[in-house]
Amino acid sequence: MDRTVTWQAIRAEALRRIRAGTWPPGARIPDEAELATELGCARATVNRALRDLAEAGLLERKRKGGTRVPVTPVRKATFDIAIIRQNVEERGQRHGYRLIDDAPRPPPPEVCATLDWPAGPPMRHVIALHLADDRPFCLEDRWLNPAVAPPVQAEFTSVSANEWLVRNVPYSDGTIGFTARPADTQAARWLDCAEGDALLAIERTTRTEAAPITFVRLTYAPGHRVDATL
Amino acid sequence: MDRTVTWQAIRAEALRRIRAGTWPPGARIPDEAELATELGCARATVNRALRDLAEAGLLERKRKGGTRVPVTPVRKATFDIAIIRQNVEERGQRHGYRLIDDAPRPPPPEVCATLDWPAGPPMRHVIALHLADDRPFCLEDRWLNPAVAPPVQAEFTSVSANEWLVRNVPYSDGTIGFTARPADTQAARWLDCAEGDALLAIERTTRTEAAPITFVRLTYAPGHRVDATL
DNA sequence: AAGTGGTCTAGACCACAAA
DNA sequence: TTGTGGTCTAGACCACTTG
Repeated sequence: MDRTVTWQAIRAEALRRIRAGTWPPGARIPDEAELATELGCARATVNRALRDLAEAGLLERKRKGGTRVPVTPVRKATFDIAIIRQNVEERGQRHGYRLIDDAPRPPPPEVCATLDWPAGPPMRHVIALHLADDRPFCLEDRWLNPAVAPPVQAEFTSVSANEWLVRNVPYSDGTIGFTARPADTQAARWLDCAEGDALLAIERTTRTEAAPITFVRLTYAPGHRVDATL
Repeated sequence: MDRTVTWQAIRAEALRRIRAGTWPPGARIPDEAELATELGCARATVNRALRDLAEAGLLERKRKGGTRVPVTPVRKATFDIAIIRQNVEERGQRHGYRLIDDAPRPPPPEVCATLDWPAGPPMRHVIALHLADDRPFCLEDRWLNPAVAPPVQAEFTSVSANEWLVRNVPYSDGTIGFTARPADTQAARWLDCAEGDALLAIERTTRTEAAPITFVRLTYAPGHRVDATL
């Protein structure tokens, strides 16, 4: 009376063989049908397990080419993108928020280029500070398509643009990247550090098919760390 | 003559309904069996589609509780972790490598704590520079368990510790995090920048079940950007 | 031309969590 | 207790790629 074999068990066994060198780097491993027979389960179960390992970068699969252990694996790491208030509260701190500036301005060239926004017309430029237990946490510097978030509907005085967008224009596509930047005058002032201090910044671009939504740079207070999982 | 309905098509349709507000934030969506009937496919196909959206953070699923559109979705972003040489070559540049230092030293307390390494015995401390088209790209500052990579077997003079580990101790577990740091004297010297310049750093811890393998800080030259995808 | 992974189906049973 | 997602199975056909 065999217990059912789960795909997680198959994945664990495959991972064990990879780590043990039973399936060395560069080698082709048995095909799904063969493994299914050997391990006593359906091919679909093997497929699920190997597909999962392939998504993590631990295997490479190609039709007809079979499944191989990559010589130089490219692992995937993931991190969560929540609203800032959630980030703060997850740390067990109280989230505070303060709107610093909100005005229409023509965006700088690099923002225009990133968002496919013409050089002339203004966007809505919003600057706000997020606090954790009354200490500066993160400076939000955002350029918004005014058609998406008109000032009348979205004030950003008590709810941040970050949160307003997630609730009202959710599930859009975009890009995200990490950089380190020296604190400029404004960042130094609001994040309570010296000009030139090394700050971690996350830049996001968000858009729908038709139109750009927003470009935002989140500059974190000194020492901030963003963790990812493998 | 119905064409077969693919799980990608189901996912696209579900995403459309989420974005269109057909399934508004907070709402519970029809169960799998119902959707399968409505969309003309097997329940397994619906399951695959909705599971995929749930992994991306666009749906929340619970047994008996059904599937819901989260009010404040926590999206997942992923980025690739390749060896540094690959990173450089992907940018169309030539990778260069230079070993700066390699000596046994007792690690500083924070490294001991991260790796569960006792305070007394030395680890192998390796410092190396990676170049892109002969310009500084990234400084590798690494603490290694000497039992895992003994100097006799792994010289690191022409192959970086980064690459040696991926090839010889692959597929291990660990943590990874981003920070911004001011350039110290050493970083400034090798990365060709001024002391105090803001530099992006990636810190990784790697271990097997039994023993720590390595702690490494990769400090990138000024302006470096790490991109992730949603 | 043929081998291998990708996926769909229909049915079944199970595990978890809500009522 | 019961509804819902999680998963397994056996069989089938298809799509991509390599030989």
